[in-house]
Amino acid sequence: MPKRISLKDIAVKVGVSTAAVSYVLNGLEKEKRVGPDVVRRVRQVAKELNYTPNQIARSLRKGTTNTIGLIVADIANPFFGHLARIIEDEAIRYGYTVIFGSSDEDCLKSESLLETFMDRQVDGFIIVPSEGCGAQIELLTVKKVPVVLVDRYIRGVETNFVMLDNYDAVYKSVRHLISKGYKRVAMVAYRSCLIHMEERKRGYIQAMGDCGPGPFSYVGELEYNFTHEEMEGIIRKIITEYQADALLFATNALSVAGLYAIRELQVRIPDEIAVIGFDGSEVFDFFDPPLSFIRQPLEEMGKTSVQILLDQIRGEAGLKQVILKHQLVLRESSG
Amino acid sequence: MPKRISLKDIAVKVGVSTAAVSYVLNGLEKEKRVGPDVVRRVRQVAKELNYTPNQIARSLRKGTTNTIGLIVADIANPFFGHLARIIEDEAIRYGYTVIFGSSDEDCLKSESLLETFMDRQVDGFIIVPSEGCGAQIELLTVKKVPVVLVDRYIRGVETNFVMLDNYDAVYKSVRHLISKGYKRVAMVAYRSCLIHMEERKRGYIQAMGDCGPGPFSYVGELEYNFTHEEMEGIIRKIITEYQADALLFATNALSVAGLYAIRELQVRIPDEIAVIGFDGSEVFDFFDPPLSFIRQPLEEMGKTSVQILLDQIRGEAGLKQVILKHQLVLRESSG
DNA sequence: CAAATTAGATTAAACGATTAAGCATATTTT
DNA sequence: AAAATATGCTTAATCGTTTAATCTAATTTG
Repeated sequence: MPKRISLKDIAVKVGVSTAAVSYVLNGLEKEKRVGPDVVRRVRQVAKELNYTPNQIARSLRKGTTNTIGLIVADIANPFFGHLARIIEDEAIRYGYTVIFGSSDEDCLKSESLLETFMDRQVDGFIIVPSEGCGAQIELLTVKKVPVVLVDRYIRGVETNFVMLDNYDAVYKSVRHLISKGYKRVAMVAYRSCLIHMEERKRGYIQAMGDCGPGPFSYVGELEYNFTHEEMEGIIRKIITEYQADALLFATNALSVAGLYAIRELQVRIPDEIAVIGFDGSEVFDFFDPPLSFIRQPLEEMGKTSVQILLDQIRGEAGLKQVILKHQLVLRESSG
Repeated sequence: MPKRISLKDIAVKVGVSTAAVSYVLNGLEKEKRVGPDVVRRVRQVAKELNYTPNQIARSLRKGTTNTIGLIVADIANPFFGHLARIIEDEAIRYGYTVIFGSSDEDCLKSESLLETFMDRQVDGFIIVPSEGCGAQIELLTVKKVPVVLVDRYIRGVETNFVMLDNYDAVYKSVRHLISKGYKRVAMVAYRSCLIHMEERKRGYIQAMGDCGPGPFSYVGELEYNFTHEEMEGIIRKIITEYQADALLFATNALSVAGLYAIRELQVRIPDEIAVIGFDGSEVFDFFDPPLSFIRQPLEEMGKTSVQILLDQIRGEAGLKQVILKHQLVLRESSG
């Protein structure tokens, strides 16, 4: 295994100290007064030997790794995959590398990932927080580790975050359905106390109260690891028992599973029930009929979270809490 | 910013050298003869101070980082996202962390990622190689850096790899269509010399030759960054000009875009044209009609590639080249 | 011309771990 | 009792950088 070229190799070949080499390669030749001749030769030899610095050594010395830890719920979920991609690109633009992990909405996994990443001295975190991980996040902020939460934040924990106007998004979507003449709008959501989910439910309840023609409202709730049968049970209940004429799903995954159940029950969209989903996907264009959905500005969400994180890493003080606007994309499924 | 606890802190508190502490915490107390009393106190203080080793320092000293570099085409693509997730889980099981990057099938980006990861001293790579990056991969193997290619390999470069039986998968799928009575089967693929794509095309051509009722065959080819218009042009050509009665897509992304075009042209599946896609997705279940597709054993692919990589990292010598079997999942779209 | 400044380098400590080698003291062996 | 071995630790080098502190010789200044 041919050894990597080190600063010392260059120093020896040029006949100077490693300090001089380091100065030159870090562009400090003026400030540190390295002679033009040495500068030239160092540069040349470095290129000849194809030198690139050992980032591990540099990290140890400087105490910074140029690495950010990304924790999402599941990288296989296209929503998070896409978000990860945007974050990756933005991070690379600034010379950062991303190490990632999936928490599965599981507080213990999330903690384990945090510890692993901390031991690897990441410079900061972008986290999609799971339920009950408030203490972990709090601990990070106490340790002054730069953190940005994305997609959701944790009540009572003062952190930077970037998220959607969830309440408003759902409120307006329900209002839209009602304005279209639908009267019994139901919702399917996760049984979760995470802020994004609660805000979505709150938006629904409020809209039904403000604009609904009657006192109807129903939110079917599922666990994160719900089964097809459970979803089918809820859909069946919504349609037959509650006789809903419109339905709003609280996430992408719920939309997918819910539509599957609706299809199995042979209920026609939007004639028998109108549907609006959360989070778009080009794939939804192929549903018959195409699905109306609430679009999140993913690009902005990812870029903003990286920007805020880098600002924090550079030492900026104040909290930054950003709420982004949704966009309601109307297709045939909502009549 | 409260400083991290180091070995030295423990050493000072217990009143011994850092060497002793290191031995204890690495379980070498027997071998290195550390007294039971010191062992006890070191353990206790370590727990008290909540010590975890600085992996950067350890990496520098040991020359290994317990990190693997993962390069996929695009983490936002569910196929790669899912693969990444499997690799992540398997890596974590063995104490490894994953840093990832997306190449966009672009050789230059891929090279830049490789260099970045090399500078970070990853212990090995799992790579979905792009076109024309043979030299890069070759260079890695020359440097004895452990590498496993996945999804595709590079002709002429002797590496470990894990991939699908692409030829066989397409051959059997086409044969299936023909046995169902379809006569003019067409294919849509990428214009790529990458082995997986070529094998898929070869399987198609061969099957049409062996089993086809006539001398017909047509492969429509697109660039990776194809537009909707280009796809529509090809679909239109296949249907009107070549009057195909069945169609096979070579990847997931092509299936999605192709089905979109078919829908826009108001061609009925499978009455006017039968369709088989590549790579499943639960989402395809919702297509009307549900899509038949060639399923890749993603789980096995991810796990195997990690296993092989770790074997290589541990110093195993021989080349490992694994070809996994596909599964043809039949739904309504293929008649 | 002596003193002060500047230019152009070097030295060596530091980051936080690992680990080969060494050094007392105590115990066992011949 | 001398030699050999065991026990329980410490010392110090090392990994590859960065960077504060020095040091020497040349140049400028008064």
